[in-house]
Amino acid sequence: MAEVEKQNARQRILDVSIALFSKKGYTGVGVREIANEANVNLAMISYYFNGKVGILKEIFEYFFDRYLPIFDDINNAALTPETCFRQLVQKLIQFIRDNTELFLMVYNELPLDVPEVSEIKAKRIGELIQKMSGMMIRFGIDPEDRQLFSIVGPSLISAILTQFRLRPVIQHLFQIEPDESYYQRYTETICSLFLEGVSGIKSIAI
Amino acid sequence: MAEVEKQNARQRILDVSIALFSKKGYTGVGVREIANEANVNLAMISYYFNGKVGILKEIFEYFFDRYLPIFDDINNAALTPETCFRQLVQKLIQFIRDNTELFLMVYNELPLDVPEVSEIKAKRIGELIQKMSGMMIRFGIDPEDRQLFSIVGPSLISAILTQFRLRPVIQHLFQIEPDESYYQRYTETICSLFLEGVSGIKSIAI
Amino acid sequence: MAEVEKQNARQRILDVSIALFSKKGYTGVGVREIANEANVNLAMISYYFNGKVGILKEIFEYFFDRYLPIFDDINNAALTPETCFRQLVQKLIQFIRDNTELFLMVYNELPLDVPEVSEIKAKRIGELIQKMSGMMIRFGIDPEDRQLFSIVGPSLISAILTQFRLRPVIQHLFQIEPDESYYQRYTETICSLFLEGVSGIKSIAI
Amino acid sequence: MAEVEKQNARQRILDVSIALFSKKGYTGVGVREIANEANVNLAMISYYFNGKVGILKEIFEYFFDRYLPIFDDINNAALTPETCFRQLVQKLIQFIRDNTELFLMVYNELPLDVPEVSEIKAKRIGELIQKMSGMMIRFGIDPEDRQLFSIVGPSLISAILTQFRLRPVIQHLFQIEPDESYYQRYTETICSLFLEGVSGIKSIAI
DNA sequence: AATGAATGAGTTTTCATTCAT
DNA sequence: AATGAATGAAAACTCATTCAT
Repeated sequence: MAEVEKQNARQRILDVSIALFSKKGYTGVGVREIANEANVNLAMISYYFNGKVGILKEIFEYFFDRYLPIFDDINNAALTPETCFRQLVQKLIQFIRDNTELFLMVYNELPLDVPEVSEIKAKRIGELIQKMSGMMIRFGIDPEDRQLFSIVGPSLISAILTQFRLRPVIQHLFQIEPDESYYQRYTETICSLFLEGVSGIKSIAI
Repeated sequence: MAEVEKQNARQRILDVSIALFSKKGYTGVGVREIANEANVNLAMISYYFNGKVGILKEIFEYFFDRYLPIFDDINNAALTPETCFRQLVQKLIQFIRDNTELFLMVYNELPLDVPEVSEIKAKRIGELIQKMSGMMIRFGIDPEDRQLFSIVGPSLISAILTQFRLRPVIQHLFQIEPDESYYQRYTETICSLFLEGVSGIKSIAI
Repeated sequence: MAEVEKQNARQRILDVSIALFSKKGYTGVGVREIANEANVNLAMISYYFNGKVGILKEIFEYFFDRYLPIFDDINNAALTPETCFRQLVQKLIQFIRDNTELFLMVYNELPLDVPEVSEIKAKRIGELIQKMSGMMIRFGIDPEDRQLFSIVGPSLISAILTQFRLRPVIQHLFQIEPDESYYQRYTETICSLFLEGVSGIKSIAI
Repeated sequence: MAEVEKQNARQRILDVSIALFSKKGYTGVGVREIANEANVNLAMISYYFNGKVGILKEIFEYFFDRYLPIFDDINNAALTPETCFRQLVQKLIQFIRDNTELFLMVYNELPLDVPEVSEIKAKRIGELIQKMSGMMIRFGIDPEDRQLFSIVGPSLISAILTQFRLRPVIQHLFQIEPDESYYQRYTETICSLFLEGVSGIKSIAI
């Protein structure tokens, strides 16, 4: 009845699920909890998604549908590899900022065994690797060097993500409150780290 | 009755739990499953651990008891920072190789909300940060620069871990079978990446 | 939209229900399943039949409306009892062939407890017995000999029906594919069995 | 606690299930109902039988384990076929009297589609047919005459069973109260019907 | 130390039905 | 006539835990 409530029920279930899954994990959340939080009748979950696992499937698809396009136009030949890289990092951070819970949830569920979604995961990660190989080449990394290939990309992602993953801990321990300038410097730090190594990073006492 | 079965039941429960938790997550595993796999009567779990969450607590303590000491003697002033760093990476990789499932499990459960263990997590992570600050300083990173501090360390860990986390996917997609030489090169790659950036990495077509 | 689809929805619901009930039993079929198979909106079932049990009622009435008349003119005094009997068996087999699923379904649901239809069942079975008593008398069976009366009639029906009831099993085990000549011989066999006993049956190796 | 309650819980579940299934059909009975009637905790059903369908499986096995042996020693060469037949009918009626609900239930569920038990059904019915072929031969029925073979046996069973199947209806309509002498005459009637046909039956006005 | 049985609250899923449009 | 959404109750099943032995 409240205005924010009145997106359709289906979407509310998805939103609530993402939030809860990211905090407690897929198996740690019950459908009752989802239905309550989403102000939706319990049976609607089966009605719309054919059960709890249907929500997970849909979230995965939804995620990759929005995530993969980020890697589509990162190989602008007119720009230096460094510039391309910086643009990519910027886009990634922006995407994660806009979809923090979604991203965390997918990242956390990715290695877990839920048979019904393993096919989706395999297919989409294959696509992702395909898209990344172009940029790798520009950095002189041979995609056939599979070990190297499988280190740099995932490392970048998880390096960026770590900050969001540990947000509660970090905020509590360091009293950091992220604002726009925080993320600007964050982007620079990540770029420096990957382009020049730790020694390239400029420390700024806050 | 079989010889290998006859480590004590308590340890078998822990081992099986670590394996299962790492694959399905803590909430995704039931005590019955654990008892079956460990060839132990169901009631023994409560008997030894006071319930399921007791296993989790014990695993966390067990993990940090072995993990934190790695960071104890990494500040040998007689060595260059680079050498220290390389030694640390080597130790970390060795530890993860020796305790892959344990490490993955802890890493995955870390950001999830299980109230009964949140205190343990907070305390132990505090200890970890304490230990890391020394090495940071030697690299010219001001521990008071909290953002930077909170990026580099976790990034390193997750960069290393990514390879293990995505093991099933990576093995399937790249047909990599890790052996001793694989991990040697793996160590070098990670070190180069963090010390000199992507451009420092030497590609080797396999 | 397809031509065969365009009998009215009401009839489609009935047809589909008979087919499903005969395979899974009344309680084993859900209204959703019926609605899907009949290409009808779920709510139409309540609209037309006042709920699931309404379908069952209607099917029972529909069945007896067509089944009972078979027994109306089986007492032609100009014919021998044997001829009358043979004619009856022929008619019954024909009816069952034409309405196999309907007959099986009713036969199976008959002894089951569905309170809402028990009245219908009692009333109609009473009518049936009434109609059968005439033929019995002609065979020298006293309708007052209630035990005998209650054996012969039902035995005949179930003897005939068994073949249809076990159709899947029989077809699988004996590789019998029923055609017109099959049913002709089938009729003769049943008649011989009831008129002369097992010894009267002429075996034909196939 | 009561004396009759104190057979073990497992058996009580089976007994209650048979009684309920025979009245309402397998799909018409809920596990809650079973648990209540058997004075057993709901979870015990999964504990002992792995779910509702496990009860059905066990009942089928239990039934055939006791039913099939009836057909083991019906081919005593020292006796006439008629005597053999009479003995068989007697045994069958006795078995059905002793296990009325069990028999009715199995008979009713036999043609219904419950995928989890279809294999059991096929296997056991195969065994039954095997056992019956001996007796058939003695009556001059060629087991290769598959149509005939598939009529006489099942007809006999269902002819006998009909009386039990329609017990409630028959009792209500005919005021028959079955006692020992009733079943004696019942046996004779069935035998006469199958050995000599309707005309061989001696009517007795009651 | 170990077991099998039992418990009760919890899980997900399905049910037949109803409603506003 | 017809629809898609919604409902609440009940379905089957699983959960972690406990207890008497």
